[in-house]
Amino acid sequence: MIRLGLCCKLFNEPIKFHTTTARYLSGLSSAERENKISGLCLHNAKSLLSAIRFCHQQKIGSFRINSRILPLKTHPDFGYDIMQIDQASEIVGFFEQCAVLAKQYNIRLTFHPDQFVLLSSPNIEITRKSIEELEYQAEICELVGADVINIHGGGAYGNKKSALNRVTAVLKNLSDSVRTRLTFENDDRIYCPKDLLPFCEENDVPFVYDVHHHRCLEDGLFIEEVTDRAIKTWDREPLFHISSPKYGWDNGKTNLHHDYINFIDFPDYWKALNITVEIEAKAKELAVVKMQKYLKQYIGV
DNA sequence: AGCGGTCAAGTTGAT
DNA sequence: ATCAACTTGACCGCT
Repeated sequence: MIRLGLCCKLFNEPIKFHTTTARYLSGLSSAERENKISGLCLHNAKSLLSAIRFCHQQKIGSFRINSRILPLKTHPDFGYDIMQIDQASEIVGFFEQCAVLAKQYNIRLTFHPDQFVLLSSPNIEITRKSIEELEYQAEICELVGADVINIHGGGAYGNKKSALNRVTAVLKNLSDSVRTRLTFENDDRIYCPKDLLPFCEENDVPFVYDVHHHRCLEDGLFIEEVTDRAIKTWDREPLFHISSPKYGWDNGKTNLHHDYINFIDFPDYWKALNITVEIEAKAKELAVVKMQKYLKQYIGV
């Protein structure tokens, strides 16, 4: 059984997540600021509940939560504690409803921190801020029952091996809440499966296999081989990613994502597995539904 | 309602 | 030197 995942937002459905900027907040009074943030967080918590209901209706088995669900939560000037917000109890209440519904409907929830969150940097300040961001996302994971916080290897800094050694050292300092959810994904420019699989195997961290990135950054390993080894790094349902190139495979920029998934890009080898596959496509739920229909010929998705 | 300028953050490679 | 790309363009303020 394959569980397909929707990423962050919806294309056609009137379910929106709102955000703001530090620049805008800087022009507000302290009271206005708190009011603005509180309203956004409450709206986003409600939207997440709506998104979970929508996924259930559409038989979509997984939803990735946008990192900005609590806007500017870890910003150095405008960051805040969720419990200090005006409508904290309401917001937390909605998150707890999300947890109940997601469990009842068997919808897996995940996070994917953005490119600024990396544990390989030689700059300890960057590492510190990254950990802070991971802790924030883990806090919401606890509330809503999400089980994955997935990041990339980050930069190479001239030596991928020593960069990954820095990550290994950082792993020991993470809270259980982060450590039990943290996963690493191969990217399309620096860290291929051949780099990350040994790291994940040695450090007991699940490996998120993005087959599109693997096709953009080949390393000599076959899809079947990487798939098997990736699955072994998981103590729960493995998580994979798929997307298709916007302009095809022979037209320059293969890393740009298409509106939909080209069916031939979905590995045959995956079709008999019990895995979650997050659909990274611009048309969002439309792409997930389309893929569902395609896979139904093979298996009961 | 529509549009242009703007937005916290790191790193890399293309131009 | 600048910029786009990355998991996601959205938001504000002006016309």
